[in-house]
Amino acid sequence: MRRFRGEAENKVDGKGRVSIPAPFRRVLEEGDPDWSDGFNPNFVLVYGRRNNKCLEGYSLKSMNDVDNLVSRLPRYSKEREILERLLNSQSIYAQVDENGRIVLPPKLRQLAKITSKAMFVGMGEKFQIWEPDSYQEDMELMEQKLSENNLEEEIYSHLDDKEKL
Amino acid sequence: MRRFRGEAENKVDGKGRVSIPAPFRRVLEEGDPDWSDGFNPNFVLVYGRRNNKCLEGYSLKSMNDVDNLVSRLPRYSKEREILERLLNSQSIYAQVDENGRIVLPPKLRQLAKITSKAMFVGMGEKFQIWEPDSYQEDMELMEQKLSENNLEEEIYSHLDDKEKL
DNA sequence: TATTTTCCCATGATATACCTTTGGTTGTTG
DNA sequence: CAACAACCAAAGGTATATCATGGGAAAATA
Repeated sequence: MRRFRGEAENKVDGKGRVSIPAPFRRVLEEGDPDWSDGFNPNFVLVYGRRNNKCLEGYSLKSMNDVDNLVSRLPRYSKEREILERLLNSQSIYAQVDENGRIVLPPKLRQLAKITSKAMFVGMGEKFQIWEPDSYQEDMELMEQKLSENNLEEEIYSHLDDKEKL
Repeated sequence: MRRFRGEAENKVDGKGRVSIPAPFRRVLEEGDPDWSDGFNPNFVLVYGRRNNKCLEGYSLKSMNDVDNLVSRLPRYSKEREILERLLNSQSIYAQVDENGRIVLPPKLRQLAKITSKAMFVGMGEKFQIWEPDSYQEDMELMEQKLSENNLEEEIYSHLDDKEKL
């Protein structure tokens, strides 16, 4: 299964339209069970995460994976109700149009402070949409934290697989 | 599984096209599950590592191994989100063309300061792409550090496998 | 009717596919 | 053993397709 990779900064026009980066579209197509050549994939936009600083896009398949994890929690448990609220009420279906664009509703643009440009960021099984300056800030903050305590090696150590084999 | 071995310096033309050394192509073919004779392998280029001084190429299989390790971390955990950002946003899919070349996007060339030549360096499960002079510098610095403290023997001692047997 | 939203078409820039040339190595044949 | 043919890797050029983006008409909504 292909993953969301790379970054792309695209323009947002007066009508709120943005191009989804072409490589991301390929992933969305692959992740939509109903998609077939010549048609436009559906996907899910979540806007309640990361303190509303960015939006997150999921292919239908990967959103389904997340939903299934929630479904494993005990019905009516506090945790499940909260997660269901966060993931379901704070998300919408979106459809890519003929030209590979979507319309970002005004509400979502306001939340992420997106005006004339949007930064698309590949995160593997999902992607994020940021206001470009906020993204750069977030990235620099992360890199700073990693370098100042020499955490880079530590973070990669989570990938050490000796105990799992 | 074949590994990336050796060095090769190839020209980069105005469009950013470079030939992938033929032996490296054999490894990429072997590491692409969808590859079959007569077709061109896909692979992954990572540009966020080693302080952006070089690019790194992974076969789909070995990148997949890394991705799977990340997927074992709890979804939405801080560690996982950081790793996904580092590994996914700072990488792209690339495809070898009919003639055994790839195009290096301008952004990646700038990061690694690559202009007219590129040095390909085998690193086993991955390979690196350097601006030739930067590579020589990096290599000399490493060798110098090793020799001035007589660390060569020490570094090889890490390969001691007695505890594993 | 005024305003927003959806659909459709147009365009310039860029990236991809295709074809050609060059040089080196191998190996075949007279 | 020399000459030639066949092959393959690297590198260069041109044509075609795709992508991001802009604008306008039609449809829907208020």
